[in-house]
Amino acid sequence: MKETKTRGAKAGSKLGVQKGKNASKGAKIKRPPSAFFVFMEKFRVEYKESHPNNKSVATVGKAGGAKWKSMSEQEKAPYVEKAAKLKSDYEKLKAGQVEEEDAASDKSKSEVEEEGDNDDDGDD
DNA sequence: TTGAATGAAAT
DNA sequence: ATTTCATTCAA
Repeated sequence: MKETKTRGAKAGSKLGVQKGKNASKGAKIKRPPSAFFVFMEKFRVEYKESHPNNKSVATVGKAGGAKWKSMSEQEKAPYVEKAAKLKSDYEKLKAGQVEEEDAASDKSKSEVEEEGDNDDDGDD
């Protein structure tokens, strides 16, 4: 079952790209990037240089994924190692990220966790 | 199954 | 201004 698509519903991302309300925290805790992402960071730049005409993430995403599979473990090794370190670091950061008090904004309403396979979210 | 980076294009 | 497009991997 490949849920790689992740797009049966709006599940892909909640997309919170507006603004960080609290600048103080700044560094919010994110999931550790996988080896693929570590590799991709470099790949994206290289790809852009090789293909300045290309446009979006989808293209380099595919190209990156294709290349990733093309790489041998030894080639992936440094990325995997880096990912492992990032993961380790993440756990450390996460340990300090325990405080999550809504200082200013209080979400009084408890968000009901809509989960899983609802193709259609009736949020109305 | 979600979310992580990404950045232009589409809505 | 928000969502989409796609990739893989870890939680």
